[in-house]
Amino acid sequence: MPELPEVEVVRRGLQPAVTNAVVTGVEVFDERSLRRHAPAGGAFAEQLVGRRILAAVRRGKFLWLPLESDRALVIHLGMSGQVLLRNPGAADDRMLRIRLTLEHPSRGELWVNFVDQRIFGSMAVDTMVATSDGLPGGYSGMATAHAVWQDHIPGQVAHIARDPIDPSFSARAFFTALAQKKTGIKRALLDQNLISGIGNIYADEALFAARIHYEQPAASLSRAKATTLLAAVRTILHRALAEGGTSFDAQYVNVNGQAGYFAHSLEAYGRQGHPCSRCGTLIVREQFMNRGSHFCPHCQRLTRPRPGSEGPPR
DNA sequence: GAACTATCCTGGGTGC
DNA sequence: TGCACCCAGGATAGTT
Repeated sequence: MPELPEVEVVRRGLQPAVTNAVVTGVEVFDERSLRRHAPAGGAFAEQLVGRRILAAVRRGKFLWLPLESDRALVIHLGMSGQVLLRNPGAADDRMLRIRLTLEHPSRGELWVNFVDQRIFGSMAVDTMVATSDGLPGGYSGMATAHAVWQDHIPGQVAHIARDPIDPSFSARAFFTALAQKKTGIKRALLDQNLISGIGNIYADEALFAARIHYEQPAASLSRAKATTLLAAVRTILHRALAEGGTSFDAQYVNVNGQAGYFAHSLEAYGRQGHPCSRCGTLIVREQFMNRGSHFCPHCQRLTRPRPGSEGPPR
């Protein structure tokens, strides 16, 4: 399931291939993959053909390609989306939903195939808006030359919080928001308006690393515990990124169709019935938010705040 | 307004 | 072998 590390791997693969390339063709094989495209802004293909792509940018699980206009091609992989680079004439990938044909100044013609089994992902062309804080809209890997697109963000992504490996991410703002959440900590981690890029897998892994029960009320965490959790989130995301992301099956691959290796490093997710690496207690899987939650019932205990100790982290 | 739930969607796995 | 059913989960609209 593509979460932040998997999307970043895709972004890194796309960047050299699409930057400065011009879109010369668009083929939509399944209109459902345009669910997030607002037709009022114009037909999908019409807004792309003839436009030059300026970069590949990511915030959380959203990826976008700023165009030489006031718009961007927004890509969300959903659960099973893949962006694959192919040579023109290559056999169609299974579940191919959309194909872009690009002309790159040095690489020549190239196909960008959007493949999606479950059609939870999408492509859309959206208008760019200025970021509310004036800071870069997302991570592009380009720290130097300032361009207009850098402090802009697609309108449909503007409500998404910054992700924890974004240099502009504010830990203080995150702790403050957490302290006001009456919900469980895992639900808070999955709330993309609070902190982005974390999905079910990395939420379980971070909570395991920080020894926090998934239903622990977010507001009950001390500042020290919240700091530990944020550090665990960052460590796990960086490790997953270094290992090319998490692949269980063919549902996640990079732009060249290669799988990541982080699935071998998982300590909690998908390990129900296996012993905890710390204490040997069997990892448990419980139903949570229409999905699974994996944890060690010994290391990750639900604790009640002591009288007088509850309240926002200080 | 916040918290929570249902819905979208389909290939693969399992059981009969 | 073939069929029916269940499972996975990100984003968001709808409900409480």
